[in-house]
Amino acid sequence: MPELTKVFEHAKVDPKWYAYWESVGAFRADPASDRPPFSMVLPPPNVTGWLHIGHALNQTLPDIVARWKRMQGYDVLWLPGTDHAGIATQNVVEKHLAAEGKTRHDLGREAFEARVWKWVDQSHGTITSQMRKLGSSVDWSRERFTLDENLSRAVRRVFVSLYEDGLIYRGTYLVSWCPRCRTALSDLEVVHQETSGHLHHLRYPIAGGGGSVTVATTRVETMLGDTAVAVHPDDERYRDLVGRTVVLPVLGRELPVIADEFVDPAFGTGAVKVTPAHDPNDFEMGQRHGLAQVSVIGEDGRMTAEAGPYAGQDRLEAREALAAALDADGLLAGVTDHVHAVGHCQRCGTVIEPLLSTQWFVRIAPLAEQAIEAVRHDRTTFAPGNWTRTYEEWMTGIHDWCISRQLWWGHRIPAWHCDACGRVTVTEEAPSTCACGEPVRQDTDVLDTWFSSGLWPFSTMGWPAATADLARYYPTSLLITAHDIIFFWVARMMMLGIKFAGDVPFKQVYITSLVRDAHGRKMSKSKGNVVDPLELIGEIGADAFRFTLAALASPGMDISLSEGRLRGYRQFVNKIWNASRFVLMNLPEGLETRPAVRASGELDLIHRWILHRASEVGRQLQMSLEEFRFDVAADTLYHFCWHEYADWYIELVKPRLQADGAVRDDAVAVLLEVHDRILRMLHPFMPFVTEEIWQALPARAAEGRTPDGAGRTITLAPFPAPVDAWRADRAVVDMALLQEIVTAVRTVRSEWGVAPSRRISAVVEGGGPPVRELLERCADDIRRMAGLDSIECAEEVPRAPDTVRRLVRDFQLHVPLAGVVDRAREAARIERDLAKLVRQRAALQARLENRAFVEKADPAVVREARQQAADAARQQTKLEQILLEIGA
RNA sequence: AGGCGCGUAGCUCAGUUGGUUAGAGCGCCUGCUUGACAUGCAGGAGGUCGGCGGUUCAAGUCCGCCCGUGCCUACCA
Repeated sequence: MPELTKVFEHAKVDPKWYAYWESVGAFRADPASDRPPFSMVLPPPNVTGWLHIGHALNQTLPDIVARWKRMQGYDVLWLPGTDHAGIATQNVVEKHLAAEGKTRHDLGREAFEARVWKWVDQSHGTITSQMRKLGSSVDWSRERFTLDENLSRAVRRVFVSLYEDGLIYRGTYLVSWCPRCRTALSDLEVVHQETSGHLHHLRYPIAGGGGSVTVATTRVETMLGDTAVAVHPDDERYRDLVGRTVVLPVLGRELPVIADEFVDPAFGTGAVKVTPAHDPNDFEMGQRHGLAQVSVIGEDGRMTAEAGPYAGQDRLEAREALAAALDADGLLAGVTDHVHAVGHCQRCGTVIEPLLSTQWFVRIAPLAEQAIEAVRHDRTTFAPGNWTRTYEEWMTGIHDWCISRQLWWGHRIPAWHCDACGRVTVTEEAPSTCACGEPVRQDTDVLDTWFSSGLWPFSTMGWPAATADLARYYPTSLLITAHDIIFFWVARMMMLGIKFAGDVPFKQVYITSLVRDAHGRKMSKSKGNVVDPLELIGEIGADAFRFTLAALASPGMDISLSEGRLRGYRQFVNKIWNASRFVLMNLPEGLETRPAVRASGELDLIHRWILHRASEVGRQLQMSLEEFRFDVAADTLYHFCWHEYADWYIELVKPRLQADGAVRDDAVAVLLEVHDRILRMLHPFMPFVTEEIWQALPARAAEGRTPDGAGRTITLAPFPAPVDAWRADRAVVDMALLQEIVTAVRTVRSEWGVAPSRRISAVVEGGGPPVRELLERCADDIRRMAGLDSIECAEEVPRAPDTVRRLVRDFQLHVPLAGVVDRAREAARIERDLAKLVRQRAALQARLENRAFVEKADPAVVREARQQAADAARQQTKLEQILLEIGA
């Protein structure tokens, strides 16, 4: 047996086992297997750097499931990979360039792409190494990257197919534009923030004299692009104005006054300036009324030539300047404070500008319809269930999806333009010429990253080819991901999976919470409260880190990474380690095979009890994991391992291990059996420490064979199922009594400050045959646990003044403590117990005297209350008797 | 403006279909070099379950309102 340190050294142990698992192919899925399949895809992390704590959660939870299912005998595919993350990665690399004083334009597209690839290599290396440290049991042989050749082919196939179905179109519409990234964005990539701004009230003179109309705007600079003023058709105030024109200040353009139901007469002045090229509502109004679209802000966020004297100015500078100029001309009727939601670029934070732009779009409604239906018919279910509604609501009100990005990093759009005839050719492979015979050039745009991520569950399995993996593992069994990407990712996978892979991408979706810091604040680099998972793993080990995440992962509750919990679970791992050391140190020499356990009925109470409990815990674990109650599962294990197995069973088994013959054989057999089960139950949560110990334990040859048959691993050992033959309800009852007696003695010792070295004795008075029998059988155990010289039973114990008496259920425990007992203090103690009992009894009495309770409550509940009232009455009598006999 | 959460011990969180005396970890107090573990052992203190009202024999749990707090969705100039 190797020398075992007192403290578990995760840094030495963990890497060894991960390398071993990989080398024996423990995580490899096998489409040829006759075991049932269970499949998941890993939400591919962005190659923008390294994994953060949220990723750690979203790997730990599925890893627990993957390891659990694998141990249950499933052929598990957990497919890993990374996402090229178009805009995010491009931004990261651009930042690096900026630090060198360069822009991507200085490099040119090709050199820039090469530079990004270099970064991707590095980031990918970091991420995969983090995953190994975390213990993620993914099938590395199937690792994918969204820009892989086959995944890119899938992207082209899907694009062409949607185009041919009329579900992708190109057109000039108002899109959300980031002037810093210089690209269009989808609605989802625009983050709205409440901002306090100003509402400027502007006077537009009525053409031909007769006063002015006042309109209000938060974006004064857009007035230069106004092409109308609108009022509500029923608005009496402006009835005469409709059809006339007003004069746009600064530029002098005449604008028609139109009537449109969109206008809210109650808001502002009831008259609204219309800027079709810079506002989504105005755009639509423009369409309805055939208004001109005048773009006054360009792609760089500066005013265009259409802005006249303001051309070339930054949009925000122009806003100030224009407001001042209008004010000087007496055309600013007033400025009021106004809080509104301003869109910002999700990736760089720049204020989004709605711009008129030619882009590619996905006509989303027909796809969404199918995706909604699938969830309505439970082909895919969400857990926790309330996310179903979030999904449906978003899906129902969905807008077309702008998928083209003016970036250099991503899947190039498979469309070729002909300058000669203007034709656009959309095909998977580059055409040599246009149909008209002239040369073509490929569209310079790339696709939204989520377009390729949306194909992830099937593109990674080889689609569009009909592979064995697709046939076996698609649809996947489960997806675990955080709620912040339900729309971005889950929804898109649903739509595209149904459309192209012929079925929903996953049968179940478990939505996790977000991880916050110890005080519930969102982690962010600017706040400086981001926690690097590697740092934590370095401190407490992957096992403790994972266990903490699992224990804190209560559904619907964001996770606060509390130091106390982290430390507590590190200590738990150490507890397991030391319990294991104990087991290993107490095994007979040369024991290589785990011996069989005799029939439970033939064993001592403690063995029967722990076998029963171990079986029950397996059952509870099973139920918790099936409901994704990782927290409950972790709690169950923690309590069982520490407060039942270690605190009681191990303590009780110690003397038996020093004995001979059958006593020792039973002790060894049961201890090993239970310890082995504990390791296997813990393994999905703490893979490393459990493997380390399991490998050192005597084994059964058939368990945990590696695929090549040469070695063993707990990763492939069977997950403990409940054992009916171990059921021992009576042992549970007896053990509870034993524990109560022991605790009562310990409490007395503590209350009276009896030194641990001082041996004392105890006598039980009353209690009847069952108690007497238990005491006889377990006298040694009780003595040992309570630090007693002797424990005896008697019908009647002579009263002695220096004896402390405690009520345990309905019998009395007498503990003679010569020289320490103070009668007054003891009497006070009994009085406290008595008072409490009287309160309880009164409450029970009151309930039972309530006729409504007796008549309406469940008879079992009434019976129980009666029983309790009777017990309380008996106990009260006895306590009163004790008090009387103390006579203090 | 809608939607979804959350509010339980000093801190971070559990609490199953309503049913005795509301649990855990950390922290705190007392005592312990008990040969697996001081990252330990034993004992203990600490909660009017955010507030008000309702349903019920019975409410931390169900319903309504309010307060506080977080998130998501949304084209109000």
